[in-house]
Amino acid sequence: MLDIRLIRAEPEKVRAGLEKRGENGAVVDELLRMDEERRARLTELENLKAEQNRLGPQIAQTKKSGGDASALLARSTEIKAAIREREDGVRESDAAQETLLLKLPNLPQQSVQPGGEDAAVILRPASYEPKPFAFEPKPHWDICTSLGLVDFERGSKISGAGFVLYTGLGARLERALISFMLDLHTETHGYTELSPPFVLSRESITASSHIVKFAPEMYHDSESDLFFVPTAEPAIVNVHRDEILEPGALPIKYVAYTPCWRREAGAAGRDTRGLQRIHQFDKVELFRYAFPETSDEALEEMTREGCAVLEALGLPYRIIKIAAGDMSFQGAMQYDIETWAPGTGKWFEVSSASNCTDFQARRGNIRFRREPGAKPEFPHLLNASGVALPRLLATLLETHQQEDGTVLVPERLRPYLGGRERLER
RNA sequence: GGAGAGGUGGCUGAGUGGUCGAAAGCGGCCGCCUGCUAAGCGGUUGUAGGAGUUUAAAUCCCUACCCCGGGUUCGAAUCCCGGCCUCUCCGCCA
Repeated sequence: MLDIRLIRAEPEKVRAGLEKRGENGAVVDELLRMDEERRARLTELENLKAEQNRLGPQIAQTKKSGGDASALLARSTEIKAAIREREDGVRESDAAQETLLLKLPNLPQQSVQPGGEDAAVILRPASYEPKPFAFEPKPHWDICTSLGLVDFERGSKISGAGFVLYTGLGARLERALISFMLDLHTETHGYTELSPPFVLSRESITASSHIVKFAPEMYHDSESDLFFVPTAEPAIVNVHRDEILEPGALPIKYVAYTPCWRREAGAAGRDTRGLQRIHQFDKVELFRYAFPETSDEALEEMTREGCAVLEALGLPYRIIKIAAGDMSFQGAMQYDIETWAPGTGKWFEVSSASNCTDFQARRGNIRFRREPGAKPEFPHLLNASGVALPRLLATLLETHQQEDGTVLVPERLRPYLGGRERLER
């Protein structure tokens, strides 16, 4: 959520930021107008309350000393009615403003280029160029089937299209990758591991602002009004909701594995072959609560930490700097990491790293103190996949497949697969 | 799922209709004292919104907040209703 005071103080800056994302900047004027009216109403109401508060002790004293309080009581009754009336007005103003503010995405940072998907900038590290194959590499769905790693048909039988059943070594490979990544991030990158609930309350999903744009994507249990996590991010945002973090607490680094459920409402039929886009997938998520002044660095680090997974597994990747109009709702700056799937012949997005600045912190009322007694400030919240699994598993199989149909296991992963050097039937 | 108890400031914990933003203690901060990893003494100590002042900040002023939301009342931490959460017992269960 954007700060109404920022909008008040620097409307042009906000307007420019929104327009950079391709949003209509005119909302700024509407907000300013609404805000002015809201404050006028609020002041009027508060003045009435002040008078009523002054009347209270007078009435008590008059009554105690046996005097006639009827005039005071009459006035107080009058004020009571006036307060009731104006309270509705203020409530209305508050709600209208909040509704509008909730719909506004975060402002892009200075360094983010304007434009949409076409304006993405590709940063390609030379040492991780895709390697040529001496034979025709197979797509992962063929490898999965021939090695018995994934049973696509039975997955659909159990839960419908877009759900998969990992079997045997496939299930173990999934588990191995999760463990490997969690260990890497906790032991090498200094993250604290969390295992949060996989369903979230409406309150939580609102604080993380996923409710706004993500709602149609989320599976939802209407009986208990709980949402299946679409990513661990909203769960971790809410860990410190409504808290003031004490001096020394920052930076906080959390890593969590969760399954992720997405209806993929708008994307049915697109890139659905194999493991590219499924309704339930596993993901290891990196998350940081950072000092505002160092959050840019933190984003760079987190992106590198995502890449470290791919490097350790010998997978080619590239980093995409996302343009303003293509960023996630809460992001102010975003990198995507893509890894090459030689069999499918495509780059797969396996990570998205965002600096959400103070956008989520404000919404979730998460603050920190620099020094004991210092004024609370909003930390910057960042998230990065580290990384998403089914696509990782897919590119791993496609990249390390051999001409004989087996798949070579990267050395770093072998301890997690009982020492296996090779996946074979 | 059934029965009971309870949710007060960073923590412990008093407070059952007005003088309560809330006693007391602990902790924190500031100062004094003291030569010893301490104790003592004094003071201070929440958050948010708004108005106004100001170059700006601080101070000052108003409002709100004693789990959340309604209600009763001239007036609610205190009474009533609903919700959420915690604890205990029973039931059920991985």
